[in-house]
Amino acid sequence: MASNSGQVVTRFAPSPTGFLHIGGARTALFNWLYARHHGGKALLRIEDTDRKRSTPEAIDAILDGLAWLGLDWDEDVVFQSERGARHVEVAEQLLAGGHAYKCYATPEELEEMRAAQRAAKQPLRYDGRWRDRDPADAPTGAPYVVRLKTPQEGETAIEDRVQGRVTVRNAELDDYVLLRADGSPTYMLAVVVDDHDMGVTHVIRGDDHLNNAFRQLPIYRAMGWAEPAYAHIPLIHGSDGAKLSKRHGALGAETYRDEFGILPEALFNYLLRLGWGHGDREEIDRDEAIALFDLDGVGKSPSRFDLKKLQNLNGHYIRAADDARLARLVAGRIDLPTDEALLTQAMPVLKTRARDLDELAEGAAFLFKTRPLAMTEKAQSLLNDDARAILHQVSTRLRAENDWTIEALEATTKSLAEELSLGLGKLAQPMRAALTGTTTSPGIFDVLVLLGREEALARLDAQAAPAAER
RNA sequence: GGCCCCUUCGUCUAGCGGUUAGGACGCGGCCCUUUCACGGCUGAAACACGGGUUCGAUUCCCGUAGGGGUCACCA
Repeated sequence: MASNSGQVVTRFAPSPTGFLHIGGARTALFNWLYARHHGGKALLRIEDTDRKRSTPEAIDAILDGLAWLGLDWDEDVVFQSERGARHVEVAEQLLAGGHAYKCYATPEELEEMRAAQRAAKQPLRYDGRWRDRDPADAPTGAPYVVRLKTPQEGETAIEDRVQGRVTVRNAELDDYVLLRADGSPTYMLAVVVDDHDMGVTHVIRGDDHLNNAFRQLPIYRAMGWAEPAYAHIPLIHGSDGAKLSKRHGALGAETYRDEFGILPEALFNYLLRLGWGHGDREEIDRDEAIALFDLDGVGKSPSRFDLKKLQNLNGHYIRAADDARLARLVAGRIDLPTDEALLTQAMPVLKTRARDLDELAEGAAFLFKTRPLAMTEKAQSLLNDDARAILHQVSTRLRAENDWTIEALEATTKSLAEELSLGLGKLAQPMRAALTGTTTSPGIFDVLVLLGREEALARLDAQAAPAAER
C-alpha cells in the first residue's frame, strides 16, 4: 500500500457524520491543490470508525460535494473501518516493543481521578497509574485498554508549514488510549497507521488538530516511521466571528449549490481565497490555482465566511459560463414550462444581471409566462391611461415593421418617440411592463426579439388602449 | 482553568525595517443608460494596546487585552 518515491502525498480524511461543510471543503481543496501543484497524489480516506455516528448518507453527501467541486482523488477511497486489523496489529507491536501498556483503570475510576483534578484545579489528564506497574498486578480477566507510553521529559517541536515552529512540553501530554476495552482502535492510532501506510507525506488539516500532532508523533517515533510534514490551517468562522459549526452557519456544499444557486467554480475560487492569498489576485480559475497554490500563501489567522463576496464571485463566473450549461441549470428553477433553446439564446443578456442561479431564473421567467401576464405592483402602476395610449401607438407602429431585429425595432421606436416628443424611456418602461410584467428586464429591444413578433405584439396589445376622449 | 494558536479597512487579503499602508467584496458619489445589471471613474474606511530593539517600526522581541482551538475508551 505504501509507495514512497519522494513525491508529495496528501489526504483528505473527513468523518462521515454529516454533510461536507464549508470548512471541510476548503481543507479538501487545499490538500488537493497542494498535491496537484507538486505533481503528487491526493488521497481520500473516510474516517468511519465511529459506527454510531457515521452514516452512508453522509458518505454520499461528502463524495457528491467533492465531485461537484471538481476535486478528484487518486487511488481507491480508503475506509478506515476496514483497516481495524492493521491498527490492532500496530498496537500489538507497540505493546511488544514496550512503547505501550495495558491499563486496567475503569471508566468510573478515571472519572473520579478527573473529578479530583478538577477540584484541585489541576490539568485534566491521565495520571499514568498503570504506566510502570508490574503486569503481574493486573486483575485476571479484567478488561483493559492499551495506552501509549508517551515521553514525559523534554519537549516536542514541530515545524508546521503554516503555523511555524510550535513547541509543547512533553509533560503536557498524557498516555492516551490506543485500543479500547473492546479491542477497537481509537482515532489517534488509526490516523497515524493509515497515514503511514498510505504514504502520506503532508498532513494538511484544520488547526483544531494542531495539538493532536504532538500526540501522534510519538507513534511514528516508536515505530521508526518517517514523520510527515504538518500544515495546520486556521478554521473558518461565521460572519459574527463565532466558530462555524453545524448548528451555527456551517452549511453543506449542496446547500450552496441547491439553495443559493452557486456555481462550483465560484465556490472553488472563494474557498481558495479564504485563508490563502497571492498578491492582488482575486479571480483565479482551477488551472491557475494549481499553478499558484502553495502552503506559504496560507495565512495564520482564522477568517470569516462572507456570503456577499461569494455571490459577487458567482456573478463573475455566471457571466463567464457557457450559455447552454446555464440554460440547463436554470430551467429547473423556473416554475413554468421552459424551452432550453430559447433560454440559451436569451442567456447572454440575462446572465449579466444575476449573481446566482435563482436571480437568473427570475430574470428569465418573462420568456415563459402566458397571457394574461401577471403584473408586479410597480408594473401595474406604470400602466396608466397615458401609458396605454402610448402602447397603442407603439403596437401599431411595430406591427408595420417587417424587419423584426434589434436594430430595426430600435430605430422605429426611437423615431416614434421623436414624433411624440417623448424620451425613449416614456415608451420603453410601459413596453417593459406590458412585455414582461415587471419593471426590470434586459434591453427592451432584446426582449422584443426574444419574445418573437407574435407574442410581443400580443402582449403589447393586451395592455394597449387608444387615447380616451376628453 | 492548563496548554497551544491568532490579531492590517466592516469582511477577505497585500506588505516580509524606510510605502501617500495596495487590491477585492460591501457601502457612498459620478459616468454610461430605455429599466435593472454589467463596465469605468471616484470617496469614506485598517496596522488592538503598552513597553522595548533600532537612526527608523505595520514589519523583530516581550508583555497586556481580545478572539480561537484543544484537553474522552468521538473523530
